[in-house]
Amino acid sequence: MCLRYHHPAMARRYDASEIEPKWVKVWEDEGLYQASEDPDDPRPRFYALDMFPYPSGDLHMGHMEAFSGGDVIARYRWMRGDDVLHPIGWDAFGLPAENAAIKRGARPMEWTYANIEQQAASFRRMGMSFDWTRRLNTCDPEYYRWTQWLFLRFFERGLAYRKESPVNWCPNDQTVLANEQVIQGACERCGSIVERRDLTQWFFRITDYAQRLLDDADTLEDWPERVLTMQRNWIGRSEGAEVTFTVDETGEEITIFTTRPDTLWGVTFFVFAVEHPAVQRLAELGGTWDDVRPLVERARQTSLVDREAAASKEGVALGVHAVNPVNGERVPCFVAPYVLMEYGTGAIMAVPAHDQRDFEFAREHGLPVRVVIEPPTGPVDPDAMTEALPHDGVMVNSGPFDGEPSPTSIAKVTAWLEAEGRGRAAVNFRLRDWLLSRQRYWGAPIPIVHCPRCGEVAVPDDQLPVELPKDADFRLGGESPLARHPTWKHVACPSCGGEAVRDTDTMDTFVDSSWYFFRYCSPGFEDGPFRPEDVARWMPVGQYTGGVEHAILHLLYSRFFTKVLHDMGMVPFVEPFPKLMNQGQVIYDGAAMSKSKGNIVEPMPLVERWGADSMRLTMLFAGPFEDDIDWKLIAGEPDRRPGVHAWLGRVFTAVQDAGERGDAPEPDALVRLTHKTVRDVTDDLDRYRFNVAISKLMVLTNEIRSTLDAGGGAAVAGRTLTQLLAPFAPFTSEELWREVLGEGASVHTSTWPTFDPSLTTENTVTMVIQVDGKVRDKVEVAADIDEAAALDIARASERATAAVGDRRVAKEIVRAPKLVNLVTAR
RNA sequence: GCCGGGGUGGUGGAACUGGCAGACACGAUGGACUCAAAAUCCAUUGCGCUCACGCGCGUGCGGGUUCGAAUCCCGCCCCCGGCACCA
Repeated sequence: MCLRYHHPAMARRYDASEIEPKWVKVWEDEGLYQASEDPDDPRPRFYALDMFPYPSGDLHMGHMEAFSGGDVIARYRWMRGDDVLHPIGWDAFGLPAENAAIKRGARPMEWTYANIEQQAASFRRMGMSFDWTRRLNTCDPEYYRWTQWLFLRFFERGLAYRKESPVNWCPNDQTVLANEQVIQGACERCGSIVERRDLTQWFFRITDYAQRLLDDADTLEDWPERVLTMQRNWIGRSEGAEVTFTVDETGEEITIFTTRPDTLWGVTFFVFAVEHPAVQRLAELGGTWDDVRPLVERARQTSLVDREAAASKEGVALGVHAVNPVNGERVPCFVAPYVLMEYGTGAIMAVPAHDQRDFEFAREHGLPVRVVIEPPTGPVDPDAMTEALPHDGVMVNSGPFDGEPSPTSIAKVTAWLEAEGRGRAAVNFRLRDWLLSRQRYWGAPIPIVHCPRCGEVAVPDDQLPVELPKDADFRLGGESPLARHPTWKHVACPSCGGEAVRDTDTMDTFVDSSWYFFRYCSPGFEDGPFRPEDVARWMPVGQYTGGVEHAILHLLYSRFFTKVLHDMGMVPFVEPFPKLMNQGQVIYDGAAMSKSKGNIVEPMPLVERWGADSMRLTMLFAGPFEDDIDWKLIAGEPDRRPGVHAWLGRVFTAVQDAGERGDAPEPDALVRLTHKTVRDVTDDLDRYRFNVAISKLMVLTNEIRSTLDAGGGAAVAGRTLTQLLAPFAPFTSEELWREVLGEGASVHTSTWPTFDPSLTTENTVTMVIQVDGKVRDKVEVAADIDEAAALDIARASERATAAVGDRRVAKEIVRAPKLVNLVTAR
């Protein structure tokens, strides 16, 4: 029986370990994937960008998934005739290198480069179509020279500045963190509870770009909805008004921000954040400092956002009063942790009738509640209220605005405040400036010299890079490694030549990764971070692929950098990544892979055992690219042969046998299926539906195998299958293309197959005959029959007639040749 | 609580604008080959009733629109992700 399929003398069995390493070398020798340097190259350009890896060890499953998807896209674009830029590099600075060095005694640099080489070797083994000539590492002085250069441009424009402020301090990593790196009050890296410290630190003025970051998000062509939502939430724009109250006892003006100026007449008290600079002075004046002081001191010791305290409704009266500018009322002032110094102005007007937090505070402290927005259900007794009232209603107890309905009340009150000079429309953002300095060793040094006479002085461009000392003592404790180095920081002031010291902080690694995609366009460029013409030629990126964990941090920062570079006239666009794709996570048995759970599956041993092609296909076929993959469910034990490996084996024999059979003189069913498959796989690839595309290739494989006896069309089907397979299984397809089909050049530089639309439809189709919408019969009909013929066939159907029974057919819906629905009278 | 995404067989998932639900796989069961196993090949596989032809039910739940709904509308439930005293 098997002889039907096999020609024992000819058939070669599929053996990944025999074919894969061979092609790695051939492709590299042939320089297959190098992007053109020629500005006049007529081909369309496509920049396929993958989020560059952090070299923490060998590649893990997450890398496999992400880079497999990115590689399919790059290879597909090559075959479609594009000039493709598909680079690779390493995000090589960062804490883990330093921590590993502390633990094992190796230098951060050695640890980092060893890991990079291991990952590079694994990428090669995977057959990734990278342009290795453009490779970069952010920890190379050649690279961080330009990170520093960019910092100085930001510094010149006032976008990099130093200030003292309360900051997030990770006691474990011994460094400050950006707001974005604090998750639920804990360090994003190590999970330690973050402490609050008052320190002088460097910031990027990203808040200047808040509105543009928000507005331009709407112009992005194709980003996952959840990522856009996260960015919008993070930026956190709210519209409202600023209103200035006056402290009755001192006459000083205190401005507050509110989104509900229409509730100004309902203010019954006023609250300061614990950290507000006026608190101590006002408490001393009001004679309440002894009561207030414990709150203030506790806040200094706990984390920046003390959630527990904020959640409580504790608070202390200050003994002073605020005067409401809209009605001259005098209300008591409090200090309470539920008001945050970080948002708005650090002081609020309290309207207990219409704000739940104010309501709870009022009840706790026996303060009056005054309803100023009457709900549609009628008057409300403030004493009977159990929660704050919703927003809808009509203004009452509000002087000139009584009777004003809620949809227009905010705008009217705001306009009135401006006209009266008592307040103004205002917008508030949740976004804070980006704290970029770190008290650690393994990062790009901040290129600033502190001079007792000249202040903060930029290191001149021609003295960049400010290199890291190789002999640092980077162990934890005490001062940071650069600060404690005996000689490194001592330097002459570039301005006056006097004795000065370098800034001893390094930059957050997110600074490095905010511009690496520009550098890929001009590797080795000596006169700037990139050559503007190269960036204009390649960018914006055609497709950006990477993990959703960067939804806020990396993607927001990169967008910010791009806008600044745009304002500097260095890039012609404002968004670097119009199209973003997030791969799903690879989990195991319902849980994230982790050392502590002991459920980590190492990919490279599986690649050695079953092949890189099987590894890629297993992931890409498992489901939509953006969905999580549970490795236990789709692959099970490492010894279990992957289903896709068996399929590749069948492809291997099918293409061999098909080649033997030659082509039919007339296009037959197999040829038609081949054309249809080209159409469908092309469409699926354009929409990144890899799992569906692969299933279509499986169908074609099955069809080739089951029709081999019938002859005809097999050769073109086998050849086309080989090409369509190329983006997904680069090794297997190459082996078939060159060794079995005898083509001279690589399948990966072959032209993507086209299809003849007249051959993508069948001669006959299955027509469905329904009665009242239920399927009652199916009939094979000619694909080109008209409505009348379709109806005749439906009427002739015995099954349909039986289903109609003795009822009258009142209406016939005909969608020839697909469907006829006989509708009976009711 | 607010925002975003989702809920389809035993499992992963298909079903382009409303038109044959379950493609393609995995798993399972039976069979062929084998001393045996692996590999390979063949068959069956949504649930229920039926010897069978068939019939009924079926895309989280309840309604609605339509000749016809996984798909559109209304109201719920549940799961995942993000944000959260943000004034």
